Amino acid sequence: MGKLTEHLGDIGDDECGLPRALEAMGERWSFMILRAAFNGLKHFEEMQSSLGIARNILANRLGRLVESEILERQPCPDDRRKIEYKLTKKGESLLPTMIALRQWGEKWSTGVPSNPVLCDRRDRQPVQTVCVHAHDGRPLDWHDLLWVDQSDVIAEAAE
Amino acid sequence: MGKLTEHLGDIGDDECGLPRALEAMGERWSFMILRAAFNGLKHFEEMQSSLGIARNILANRLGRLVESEILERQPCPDDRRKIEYKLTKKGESLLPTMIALRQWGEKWSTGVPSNPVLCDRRDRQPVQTVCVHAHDGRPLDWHDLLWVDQSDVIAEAAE
DNA sequence: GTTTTAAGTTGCGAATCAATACCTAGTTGA
DNA sequence: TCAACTAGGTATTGATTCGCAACTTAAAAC
Repeated sequence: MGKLTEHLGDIGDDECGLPRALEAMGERWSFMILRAAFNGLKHFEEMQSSLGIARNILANRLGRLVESEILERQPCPDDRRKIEYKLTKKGESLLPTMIALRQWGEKWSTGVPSNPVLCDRRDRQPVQTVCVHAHDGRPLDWHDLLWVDQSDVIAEAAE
Repeated sequence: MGKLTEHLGDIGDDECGLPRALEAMGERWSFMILRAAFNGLKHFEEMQSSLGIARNILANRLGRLVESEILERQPCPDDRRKIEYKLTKKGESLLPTMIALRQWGEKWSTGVPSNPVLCDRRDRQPVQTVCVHAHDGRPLDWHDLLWVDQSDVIAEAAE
């Protein structure tokens, strides 16, 4: 049997995806710009006035988000002054992170139960609180987690 | 019937939990320090040497995380030089956000399939990729989402 | 009672952020 | 057609923040 990491303590920190994610999304305003994109804002001026961010900073962040392939930059054919920034698949796949962060902010902020509510378009019922699920669907908590070496996962799956 | 927000475009931005979340967690190093806490690191020197962060920055961030009630600061009774920083419930509830961000970073980073793997302690099987679920458990995507006014949610639930 | 350790604080130069003025190509309207 | 305006930036400058290194203070350890 291979090496097992029994406690969360000694995770392989350099192979952790978090630093990489933060390289792309960790600067100030990046998440707010992402939210704007999820909310359907596509243009520089739209985002600038909606977020109240300085123009140079917005230009810088949009550049970095494009560089990271989170947004795609395409000139509008109908008005060649305009640029459309749209989410790539990579950008769209930040949705769970963003919703989780939002839900956390809502849950722990004072008072009001937050309106409007994020719902499933199909039946207009509120979505679940984002959480970590086991492969069989059980919701998991910090204390339920464990780091296991790749080889051991494969071994156990085969057994 | 009350007001319905048909598209994601015009969300009530000020009541959005994201800015609040970012106020607590948006600064450089905050997520890395949180990860360290999830990984079982409890002391200043531990975190400093593990993260390679400057001491004054670490002191500042720990202070802010304590102020935000994400970490709790308690002097160790056995060694009165030492301070223990531990996750509060509020801090622990950032787990889904952190895992989601990590998984995103892993998924979109070049090459290696990431080792070790985060697993359920019970059966040592890898956890699912964090995603947004409908109330009935279906996984949802950006295009499946809709903002609905509180009053309409209640109305429809009753029907 | 000297040395080490833990958890900071201080001072200072470098990098980043933010406000605002400016620029350029493209569009509109009289 | 040409003057005014718009979209999406860049340039300049001052305010913040970061990050390194040295220092401090209180409590162990030897």
